[in-house]
Amino acid sequence: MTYHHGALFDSLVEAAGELLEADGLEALSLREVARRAGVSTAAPYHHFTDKQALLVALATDGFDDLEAALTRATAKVKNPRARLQAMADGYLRFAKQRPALYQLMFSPLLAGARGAGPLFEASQRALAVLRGAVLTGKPGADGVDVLLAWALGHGVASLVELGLFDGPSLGAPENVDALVMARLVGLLSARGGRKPPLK
Amino acid sequence: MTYHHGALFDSLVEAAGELLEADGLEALSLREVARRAGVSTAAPYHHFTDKQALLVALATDGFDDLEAALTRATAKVKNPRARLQAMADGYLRFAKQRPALYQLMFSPLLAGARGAGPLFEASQRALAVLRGAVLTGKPGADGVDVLLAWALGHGVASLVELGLFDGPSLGAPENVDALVMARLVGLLSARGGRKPPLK
DNA sequence: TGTACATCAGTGAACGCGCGTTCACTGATGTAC
DNA sequence: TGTACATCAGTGAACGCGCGTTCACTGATGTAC
Repeated sequence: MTYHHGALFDSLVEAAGELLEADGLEALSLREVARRAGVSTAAPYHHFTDKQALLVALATDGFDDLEAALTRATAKVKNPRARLQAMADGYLRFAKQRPALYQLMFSPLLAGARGAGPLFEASQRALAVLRGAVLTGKPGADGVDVLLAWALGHGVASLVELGLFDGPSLGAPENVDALVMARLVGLLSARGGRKPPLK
Repeated sequence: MTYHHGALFDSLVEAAGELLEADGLEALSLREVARRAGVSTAAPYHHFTDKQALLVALATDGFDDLEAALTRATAKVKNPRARLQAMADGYLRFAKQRPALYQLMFSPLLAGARGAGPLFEASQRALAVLRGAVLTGKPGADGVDVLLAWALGHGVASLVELGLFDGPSLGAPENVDALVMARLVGLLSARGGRKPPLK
């Protein structure tokens, strides 16, 4: 171990990511991140102005990862409806694999950093992938459909993580989340161009 | 002010609710709740085993209020589709009027208390109102539709609160949230019984 | 190639803080007789 | 109706804790000449 670490910025973000999934967002402290990175508790301040800046960097990486995951999930899928489905699956898979990171990405703790800067841009890039799949998923789709799909994905991911999709509450089988997303895909796909029948 | 307060339990929950909306969930401390209730910092421990118990009581009240709000919003609406729409409006209105309470109700902080007990029961009662509107909203609706509606409402409420529905991200106008929910109502209503056309 | 020196990224100790919770206590309430 | 006493719901002081952040510092790096 040298006196000068050399790549402490990245090491801190990485350590933070590990602690985040291990102990949860509430328990994440800058001091413990420093400890895990093997560095004094003051060292992070040479790379981040404060704790929130670290969280922002971590969430930014998270959105980059989400973008990559969504891109990967849909890359080879040509059929529009199947691509929508692949996107939905990819989104939920990401949220389930890294629940604490996902929670951070959408945490009120990041208020203020969300409107502009790297975090904003990374989130826009991820959203753009989703938008692409929805808009090309069906002619006639618009921005409202994009937001609907995003909100549903986010809602399902959140409720599943809270355990609110479990249990006999609705007599529903396992993997209800997948059923819900599949139904969305069905609804969106069925709608193409045509107006819904009048009452 | 008497030595014996008399109704400290309720006063504490009320004080907590006020502080919650004023300062946010992160800033809510048991000590400050006691201060606002005009009582020593040790007093709450005669009524709650610990801080989480207070949060649970507060969230339970929140679900009761949500149940009441949803019931009120849909009570006089006979037309199934209009009732769905009224339910969606009522849900979003609740989340917007008391954002911090809504956040608490769906916070990971309550993990462990969600599976059973008063909090569980209150949340089930609120969900039952929503379920009723969805199931009777259209013949052919099932539990998956219920969860879909709930998840979408929750997702929209969450993203709106985070400011993620603002801005020119999608070139969408104001009140995008209402547009999204209206589209859901249209999609659900259009679906009744019939299967979506095959690809 | 060697040396002086500015710059940078670490250290370790300390600051003040507010928190959740516990403790021994005391004043008020209400019940038994 | 009056009194003894158990119970209950408060008080105030203190505990230990980990946190975010700052400070003066020092060792390492790299550049100018």
